Formats: sequence, C-alpha cells, structure tokens
Amino acid sequence: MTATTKTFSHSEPCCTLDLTGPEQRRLVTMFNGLGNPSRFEIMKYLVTHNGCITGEIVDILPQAQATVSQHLKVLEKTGWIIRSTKGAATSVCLHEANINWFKEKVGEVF
Amino acid sequence: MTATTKTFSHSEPCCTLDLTGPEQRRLVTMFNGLGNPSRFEIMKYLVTHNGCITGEIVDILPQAQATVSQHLKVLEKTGWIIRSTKGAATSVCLHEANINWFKEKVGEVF
DNA sequence: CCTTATTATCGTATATTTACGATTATTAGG
DNA sequence: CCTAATAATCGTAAATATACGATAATAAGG
Repeated sequence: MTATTKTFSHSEPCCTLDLTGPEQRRLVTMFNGLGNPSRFEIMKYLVTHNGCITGEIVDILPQAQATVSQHLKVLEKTGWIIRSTKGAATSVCLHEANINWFKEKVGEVF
Repeated sequence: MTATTKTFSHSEPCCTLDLTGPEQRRLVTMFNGLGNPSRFEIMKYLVTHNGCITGEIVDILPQAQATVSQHLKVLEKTGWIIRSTKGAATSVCLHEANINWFKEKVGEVF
C-alpha cells in the first residue's frame, strides 16, 4: 500500500449500501408489501389500533372481506404484521421488530 | 378544558402518522416503485454511479434494454430518479430531494 | 445526408395482482 | 350437537406488471 491519498473522479456515495442476497430481497419484499393503498391504510390503522381484530379492519376498508383477508396475508408474508388467533377472531399486530429493521435499513440506504 | 389528566385504555401510537390524501399516495407510490428487485438494483448501482448513462445500467442488469428502460421509467414516475438528455445518451441521477422526503416520512411513520 | 450510438416506444405474450362471491374451516355459546 | 360469529380459502375474472424482440426517435460525427 502506498502513502498517497486516494482521489475519486465521481461523486462519493452517500452511504455504504452493503445490502446483498437475502437481506436485500427481504427489504425489497417489504417495499412491495406496502406499495398498495389498501395495505398502507391497514398499517396506518394499526398504528392507533394495534392488536385489533380482522373484522374491525374489514369495516374501515371499502373492500370485501375476502380481499382484506388477502391483503392481511400479504402484510404478514412481507413481514409487516403478526396475526394470532383470538377465539374465533384473529388479532392483528404490527411486527415491530421488522418495522424497526426496515426503518433502520432505509435510514442507511441511499 | 378540564384539568384532569387523560388516560387511554389502548396502547399509545408510536407516532402521529398524520399522512393523508396526495402525500399518502405519493409515499405508497414510492414504496411500490422500489418493490421490485431490478429497480432496487438500479438504485443501488446509482449510489456509487450517480449520473451514469442508461447504457451502463443496461450492462449491469441481466435484462433486455427495453425492460431496463421500462424500469427506469417507473423509477422516474415514482420519484426515485431524474433523467436528463446528455447528447444521444441519457444521464440518470438519484432524486435526492424525494429520497430524503421518503426517508423522513418513513422515519416518522409506524 | 448517411451512419453509428443511444435510448425510447410499440406490440405482444405471460405472469402476477387485485377483487369478488361462495364456500369452508374454526371457535364460542347455548 | 346446533347455531352464530369470525375469518380463511377457493375459484375466477379483470387489471396490471414484467419481459422480450422489433422498430422508431434523437443526437453526434464524418
């Protein structure tokens, strides 16, 4: 290694952005999960109604129960929520760990 | 207004999340824009090659030129990049203002 | 002008997403 | 057990996204 100082002719990156493989796919998946108005609305509702049951979410959305159920499935699969059986109903919670991970990564990236 | 202290029986929201209308749609649109592996890869490349020309991006992606062009169009439409004619070529830059706005909103939300 | 380089757009095929009604589990209460 | 309440799944239709090759548009150089 020489003692000369390195110089760059292009603009420096604003961050390292060392995401690869599974981590990168996971991040893209989370982006995709929230890239839908209905699903965003669900997340927004959960901020003030964390742990509510599915039926409550169905009531506040203008779509059929089956459609909302599908959206919830996507939100679960992409890591935004956790669902747990609560008698005959299902309780829906924000997946705080994943959400924090997402926010962290977005903060680092770009 | 009374002097009594308000109490809540449900868990407090972690933030205000006062997004609505156009702002909310814009955020969802940006989520959607990055919710694709190829488009994420382009953004990642731009971090270290900001201002590069389209052909360079075509070269590093495993897809046809037409496909990459479409992805660039989406990234532009959803506010992630800016394109500007550079002779016969097109220079691609990160839309820093929008990116910062996005990061800010994601930081506030959820 | 003609050619080359570069990128966008067109037309199209395939896959995925989104939405719905209908049906099927699952749980709780009587 | 039967019924009601709740939510998931099925089957399917329509819309959107993704990908490609072919073609068109644009700019620069000779």
